[in-house]
Amino acid sequence: MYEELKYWYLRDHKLFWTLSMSQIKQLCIIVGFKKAKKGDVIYFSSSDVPRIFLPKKGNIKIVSIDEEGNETIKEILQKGDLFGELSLEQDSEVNEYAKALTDEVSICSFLLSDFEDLLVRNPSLALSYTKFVGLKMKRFKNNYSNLVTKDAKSRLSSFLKDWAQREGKFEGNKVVIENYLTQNDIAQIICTSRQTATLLLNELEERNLIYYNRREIIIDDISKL
Amino acid sequence: MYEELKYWYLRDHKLFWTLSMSQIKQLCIIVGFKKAKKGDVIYFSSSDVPRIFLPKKGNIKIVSIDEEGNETIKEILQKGDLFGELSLEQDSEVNEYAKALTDEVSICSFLLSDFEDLLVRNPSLALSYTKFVGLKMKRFKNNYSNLVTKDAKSRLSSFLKDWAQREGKFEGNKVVIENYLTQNDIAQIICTSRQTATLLLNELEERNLIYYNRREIIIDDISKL
DNA sequence: ATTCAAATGTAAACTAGCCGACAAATAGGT
DNA sequence: ACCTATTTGTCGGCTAGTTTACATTTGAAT
Repeated sequence: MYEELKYWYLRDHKLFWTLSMSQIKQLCIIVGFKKAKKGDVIYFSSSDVPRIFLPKKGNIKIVSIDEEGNETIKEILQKGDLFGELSLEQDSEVNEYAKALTDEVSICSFLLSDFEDLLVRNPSLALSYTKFVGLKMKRFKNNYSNLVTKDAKSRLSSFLKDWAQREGKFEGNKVVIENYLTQNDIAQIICTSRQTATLLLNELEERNLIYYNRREIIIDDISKL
Repeated sequence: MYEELKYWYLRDHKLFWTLSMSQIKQLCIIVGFKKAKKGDVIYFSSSDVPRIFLPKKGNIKIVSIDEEGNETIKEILQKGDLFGELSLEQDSEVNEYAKALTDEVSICSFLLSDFEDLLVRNPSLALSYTKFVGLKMKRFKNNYSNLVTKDAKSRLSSFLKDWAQREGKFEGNKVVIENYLTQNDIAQIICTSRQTATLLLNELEERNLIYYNRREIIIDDISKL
C-alpha cells in the first residue's frame, strides 16, 4: 500500500492525534487491508497472528460464541474505534468474530507486535491508548449496571439514545438514524429476546416516540425517550 | 513515609516487576496511606484529587450507586490489584466507593498526575499497565456474558470456582476459602436477590458440594461444582 | 413476475427469579 | 450475660420476560 494512504488512515484516528505529522509518517505499520460486504464474517481471534483492527468505513458488530453456542453481541463499531487483542495479550479461549452490518465495510489492521514496539517508542501514544481502552471499559461497565438494575424497556431507550448520539443526524430534538440493525440485533444488544424487542419497539412507535422501519429510525423528540 | 518502605510496597506489585530495583527506588510516588477496619468506607471518585489506589492488605469491595440508589458490587479486590481512575481520566459522573470487608485493610495511593508522568517516562511500564487494564476488561466481559447467557445457579458456581482459584487453599480437589462475604454480598456479585443466593447456597450444601458458614467455605471437590 | 429466505408481528403457556414479610440464628458491644 | 443489629432461612404471590409456534411482510435473487 502507498505510504501516503497509510498516513491518511492513521491520521484521522483519534488515537494518533497526539502524534505529529512526521511521526505518523514514520509509523507505517499498517499491514492489512480488507473490504467486506454486508453479512461477511471477519475472524480475528484465534486467527493467524494477533492483530489490532481499525474500522475505516461502514459498521460492524463483534459477536462472541460460548461453549454452548450462545451468541452475544459485544459491540457495534464504526470508524474511529478499534478491535482485536486490545489487552495486548493473545487469548485463544475467547471465540469472537466481526460481522459486516453495512455494505462497503473496509478495515485495516496492523500486527500486535508492531503496535507494541510503537507504543514503547511513543510513551504519549501509549498513554492515549490506555485512556482509549479505559474509556471502553467504562462504557462496558455502564452497560453492565444497566443490565443489572434496569428493565428491558429502559435498556432499549438508553440504547436508542446512545445510538442517536453517536450516529444520528439531529434537527433540534428530532434525530434520524440510519438503521443497519435488525430487531434481532437490537434485541441482542439490549440483552433480551427478539420478541420482546419487537414488542417494545412497536410500543414506542404507538406512543409516537419513534418512527421505525428497516432503513431508518426517527426519534421524534429525544428528550422524551 | 520512609523511602525504603515505599520501595517495598511498589516492588511486590505485579505492575512494577518489569522495572529494575534502581528504577523503582526512583519512583517514590506514593503519597497516601490509609488503614481501615471492616465496614469502613473509602471514597475515591469525586474525592479531592484523582488517585490510583493499591490495596496492600485485606479485602475490599467496590460498590457503585446509580441515580435511583441501586447498589451494584463492581469488584472484590485484594493485594495485587488496583482501583481508582484506571482510565486515567477524571469522571465525576460515576459514584463509586470502596468498603473494607476484612479487618486490617491497608491501602496506599498515588496521584493520577504523578502516575501519568511516570508512565510517559517508562514506556515498558505503560505497556504493562495497559495489559493490566486490558485483562481487567476481559474479566469484566466474561462476567457480562455469564450474566446474559447463564442462570443464577451456574453464575454462583463460576463465582465460587473463581474465588477458590484466586484465594482458596487447595488440598487436591478440596478447597478452603476464608469467607469474608455475606450472602448478600455474594448475591450482589452474581447479580441476584439475597433470597435466591441463600436458596442456591443451601442447595449446594444439601448436595454435599460445599460446606458453608460465616467464617469459611469448603468446596469438597471443585471439579464437581 | 415468481420464489424463497430473512425479518417482523402476535399470542398463549410457562418459569426463573423478584419482592414482601416474617422467623430464627448469630455475633459484636457494653 | 444481656441486648440489639445484622445475617440467614423460608414461604407464597407475582411479574417480566422466555419459549414455542405460527402468520405475515419484505426484499433480494433468478
